[in-house]
Amino acid sequence: MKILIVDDEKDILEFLSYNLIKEGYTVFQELNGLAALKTAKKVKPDLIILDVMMPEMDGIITCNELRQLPELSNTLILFLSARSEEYSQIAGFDAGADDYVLKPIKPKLFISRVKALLKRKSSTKPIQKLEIGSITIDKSRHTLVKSQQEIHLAKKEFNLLYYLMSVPGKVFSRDEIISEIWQDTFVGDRTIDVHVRKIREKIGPKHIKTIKGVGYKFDI
Amino acid sequence: MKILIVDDEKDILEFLSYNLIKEGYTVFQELNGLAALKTAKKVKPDLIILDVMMPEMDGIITCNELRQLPELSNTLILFLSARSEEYSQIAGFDAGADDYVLKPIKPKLFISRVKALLKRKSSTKPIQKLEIGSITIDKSRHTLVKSQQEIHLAKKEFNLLYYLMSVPGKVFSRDEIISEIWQDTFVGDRTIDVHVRKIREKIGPKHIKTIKGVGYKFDI
DNA sequence: GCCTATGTTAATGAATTGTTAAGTTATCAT
DNA sequence: ATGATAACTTAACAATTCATTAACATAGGC
Repeated sequence: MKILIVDDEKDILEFLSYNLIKEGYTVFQELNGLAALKTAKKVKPDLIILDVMMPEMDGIITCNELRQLPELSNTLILFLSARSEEYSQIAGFDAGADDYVLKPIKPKLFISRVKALLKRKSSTKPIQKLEIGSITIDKSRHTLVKSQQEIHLAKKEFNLLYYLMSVPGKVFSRDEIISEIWQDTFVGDRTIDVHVRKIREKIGPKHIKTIKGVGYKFDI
Repeated sequence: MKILIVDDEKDILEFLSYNLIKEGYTVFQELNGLAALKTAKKVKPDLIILDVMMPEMDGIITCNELRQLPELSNTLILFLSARSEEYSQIAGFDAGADDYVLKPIKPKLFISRVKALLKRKSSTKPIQKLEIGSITIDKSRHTLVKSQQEIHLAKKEFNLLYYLMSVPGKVFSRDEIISEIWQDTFVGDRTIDVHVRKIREKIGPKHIKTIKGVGYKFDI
């Protein structure tokens, strides 16, 4: 479990890190929102702990930015704030926070909150890993493994294959696929085919089957 | 209708079983999540009733695991929880629950909830899979299996056969067939015959019978 | 045996999907 | 910022599969 802590006060960074590392978490630190964004993109932490009060880019703005990143859809955000900053309670949850801890921080309470958050995450979010035949696809890691070989898929390719694999054997119509992968942006007729072609190129031609006039399906 | 009840308290198992059996359901019982998974795989129940609070593998985790099993995609899940466990309301639906009942359980209310759930299931999910004799046809997968052998049918052939198989033994007139498969596009006299011929070529000649002057029917 | 309904076959062309390359946009490291 | 690289989309064209038709053959009821 990876945790990123963002606070402009080094003391607090150290204090929290010490307690979290003791619990076995992998901890990353950043002193400001901008650096936090970069690091978050890179390491994809399970939890980000954000101080509300920071110079320049405060916690709430940072949180908003973080929530824009699709690769962090699985990441929890916990706010730290001084007891006085009342309004941030509301603003924080508005910005997409998952929990809230008030300073001064009591280590035991804090750790139990973190644990509860992460536990809730692992139990409420479905396991995003599908193993079908020799192929394993893992959404949280964005990896595709076929017979011990890791294969790189671009984002659209990955999402498309994951969608088809989510119900192996089921035929997905082109309309279903478009509304899932492209939501409401309109794309040309051949776009799906091109992506399918690229996936077939990478995982072999026999897994994605075309049912003419009906759609595509994933089979072992 | 098969129902699997999972609760670590034997009293509740007995109590619920008694009431459900009285209504004519076939009931299976398990005392913990792991056993429930096994049983669910085996019996493929229509409904699983899960207690949220259970030692080791709680209802929510069990639910998550159950939702990974493709063979249970058609199974409903109903949670039981004590009134106090507030957060599970949210977590439960997140995990893929279909309904929620609070303890203490009132038999009449409970039975009516179960009935409503199962009714909703049978009315909203049309059965897309027909098994007749050695032949299985599955609309969502667009597959036809005859004695373990998958046979490819083109769209029109598939729709025609599916239509005939929807009521085995019933004779469908040519008019009925045309209005079902071709809606309001007009086609020539021999079109149906050609499709029937192709289907017979693929599944053997004896399943689709011609009733001269009346129509066609599917028989084992 | 005749007449009509149905079966068979192969050819046509329409519809759908596959392929490729090129243009555009996004992303990343320097 | 800048250029390099990868990702995404599009459009034109090729290939494939399907559906339909028409012409002729066969069968069943009267």
